[in-house]
Amino acid sequence: MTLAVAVVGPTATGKSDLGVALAERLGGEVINADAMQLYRGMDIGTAKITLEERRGIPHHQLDVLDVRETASVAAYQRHARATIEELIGRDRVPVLVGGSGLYVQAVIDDLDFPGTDPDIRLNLESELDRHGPDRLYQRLQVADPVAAASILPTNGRRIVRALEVIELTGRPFSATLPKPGPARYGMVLIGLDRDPAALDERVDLRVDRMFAQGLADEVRELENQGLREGRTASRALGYQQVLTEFDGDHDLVAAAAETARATRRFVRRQRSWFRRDKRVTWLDAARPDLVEAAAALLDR
RNA sequence: GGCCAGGUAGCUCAGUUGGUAUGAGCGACCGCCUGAAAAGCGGUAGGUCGGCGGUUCGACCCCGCCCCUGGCCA
Repeated sequence: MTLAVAVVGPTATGKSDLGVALAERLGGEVINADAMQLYRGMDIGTAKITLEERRGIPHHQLDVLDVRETASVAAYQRHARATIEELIGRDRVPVLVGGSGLYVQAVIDDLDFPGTDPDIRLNLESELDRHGPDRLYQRLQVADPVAAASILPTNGRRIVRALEVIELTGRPFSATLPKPGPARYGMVLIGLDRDPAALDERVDLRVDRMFAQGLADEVRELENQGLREGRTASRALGYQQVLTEFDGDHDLVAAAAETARATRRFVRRQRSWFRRDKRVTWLDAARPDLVEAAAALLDR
C-alpha cells in the first residue's frame, strides 16, 4: 500500500487536477509544492486551482504567505513535512503537487539548510551589488575551495549564500545537492509532461486567458498590498511583467507576450530539473486514461 | 515603368574603406542549482553574406544583369 505520492513536472501540464483526482481516489489531501502559490492573492497568475475545482479536497501550503514576505525553502520544508506527517498520522494520503523542483526535493530528500543571518546576508549582497561577484568569488576560493569549484564565478547568488553559511557556521559549505536515494515517506514520484510543442501552445493560451481574466487588476490590487516590496512575489511570472508595464507603456499585450515567452523558458528549466531524477515515472498528461495510469503506478 | 532604400544565423539587425564573418539581441538545444528557485547561472549549434556572370592574386564588400521586399513618383 502506497503511503504518499508526488505529482511533479513543468507548469501547465495539469498537475493540480491530477492531484485532486488522486487525492479523491486514495483518500488523500494535497500539499502544494509551488513556491508562488504560497502567496495569498496570487490566484490568476499562478493558475491556482479554485475552491470548486478542489472538490472538497483540503489543500495545504496554499495561501500561507503575504506578498511582502520572502519565501524560504527551509521554512517550506519544515511546514510541508509537518503537514505530511500530520496527514500520515490521520491515515490520509499525502499528495504533494507542484513544479518547484527545489521545494519538492527539500521535502523528499535529506537537505539540511544551515541557517541564515540577515546582517551577514545584507553585507554580502550589498558587496555583490557594488563590486560584482569577482572578489566575493576569490574569497570563496580561499575559504572553501571545494565549494568554489562547484560554483561558477559568475553566479553571485550562490557565492553569497556559500559565504554566508561559512561565516555563520565556521564550516565549509559545499552546497551540492544530495544524490537521490529512496524518497522520504516512501513517496512515489509521478512526472507529468506533454509534447513540447503542444505544451508551448497551452502556455500561450493559458497566459492569454490569465490576462483576459484580469491578471492586471490582480496585480494592481496586490501592488496596493505591497507586491513591489516582496522579494519573491514580485518576480513571479506574469506579475513581474505586468509591473514592468505599469512602470512603462502600460502595454498589456506586450506584457502577455513577454509572460508567455518567460513561461516557456521556465518549462524548459523545470524539465531539466525533474528529468534527471530517475525516481520519477513520466506520464503523458494528454492520455485519456491519465488518472487510471497514475493510480496504477501506486499499486504495488 | 522610373527613382530610392533594403536583401548577412530560425527572427530583428550590426559589420567588413576588397584579405578565410570577433558578429549582437531574441529564439533553439543542452546543462547547473541547499534559506529569493516562477529566482539565479552557464555551455553548444546555426551563415555557400538574394541569384548568375564579370573585374581582381583574392569579392559578402567593386561592376553588370536578374530575382525578391518596402517606400516614393508616374
